[in-house]
Amino acid sequence: MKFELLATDTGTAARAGEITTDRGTIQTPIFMPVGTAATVKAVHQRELIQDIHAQIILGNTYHLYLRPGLDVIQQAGGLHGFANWQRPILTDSGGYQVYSLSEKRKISAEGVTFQSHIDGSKHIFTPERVMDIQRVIGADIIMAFDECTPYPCEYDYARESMEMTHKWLERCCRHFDQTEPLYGNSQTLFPIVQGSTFKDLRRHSAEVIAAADREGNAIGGLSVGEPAELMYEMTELVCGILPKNKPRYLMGVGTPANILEAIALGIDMFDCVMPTRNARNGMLFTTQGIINIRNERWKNDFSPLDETLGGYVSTHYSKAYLRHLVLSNEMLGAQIASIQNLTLYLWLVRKAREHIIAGTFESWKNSVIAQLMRRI
RNA sequence: GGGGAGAUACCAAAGCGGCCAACUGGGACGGACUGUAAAUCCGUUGUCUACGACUUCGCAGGUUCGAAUCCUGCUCUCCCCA
Repeated sequence: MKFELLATDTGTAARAGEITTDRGTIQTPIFMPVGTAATVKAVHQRELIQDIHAQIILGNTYHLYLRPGLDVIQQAGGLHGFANWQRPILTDSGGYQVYSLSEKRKISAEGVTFQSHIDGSKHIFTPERVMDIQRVIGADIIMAFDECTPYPCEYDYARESMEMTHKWLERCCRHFDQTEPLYGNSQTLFPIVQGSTFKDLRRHSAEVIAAADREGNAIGGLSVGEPAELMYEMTELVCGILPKNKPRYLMGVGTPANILEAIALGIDMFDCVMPTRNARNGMLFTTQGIINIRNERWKNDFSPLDETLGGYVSTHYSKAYLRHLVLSNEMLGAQIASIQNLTLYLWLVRKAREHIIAGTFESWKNSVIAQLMRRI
């Protein structure tokens, strides 16, 4: 993997760059649609490419390991072969499931024992095992095994968890460096900064992660319920420490506003389930603001979903029609809404990039946030 | 013609003397959702001068301290046999 910094903003810490992988280039800042179970829910790949302009998508180690299982994925030639998706993929390590499935797992220094949410069977995830699994999945960028701490979090817990994550990182790096990709394309490992919302922990963690000297770095443990201001504060602090010449990935973020603010702080990569999950639950992100398409006020509104955004779905379908589909629980409703939201998210980072290069990012950001986050 | 069952809020459907303004679904109307256990979850859903009051369980009477629940009549619906 190679990262090239093409432009830096003057008023903010925003940057525009390009990540080159064996499977193609990624223009940053970038939003990566989440495809946990080898699918970006409700969205065809043709739509991801032609309508949404996705450049890289996510997969999830834990979920893919449980189902379909490593044997199937390996027989298929990795996740790219299995899903027949030829652009870059990033896999999360299962560190988020340590947080989200906290009732179904036990943490020890060695690793994490999960009880499958599917059939109750027990599975042990160690840093080494997680590297092996991600070798089998074959993503272009893979993540270190960490614990995503909850919010709020006791200081002592956050410190011990962070130290454990750092030890796990050493083991991840060692094992990663001792193993080879299985399918020819190279893989790169991103370590993850933790430390909850404590400045000293975040500072220390950022230094440790920077010293690991991998090709890119991630910030985890944010957007788990803390106030946005705290999230920005931690992001700013960490970005000040992580090297400038490597991509920075803020995991799990966020709303359009969150993304623009984090870009301003120097983040290059994002992923979030919000555009897809909220789409399935009737929330639409548009260039004019946020819509709850189930609301009665759209009943007779036959205007296009989002004329300004453009694209097939946004101009072809009306609000009243989508409302009908969503209220009727028709599958097409989830498809249309998901495409609309992802198109908006990719439009957002593309615009951000243009403005960074043009030197107009900060004023554009400040003018567009209120409109994008407005409830209509 | 003979015999039987039933009518409850927008719909379906519990309740069978006080714990009932009435279980539970659905629908409707709101809200939540941030490295996906999520096409999920949570509210509200008789009226009002709203931590209290008032009018509701086919219609009209009656019994009772008290009725959606018991009795009488009426109206309507459904099923079975001729």
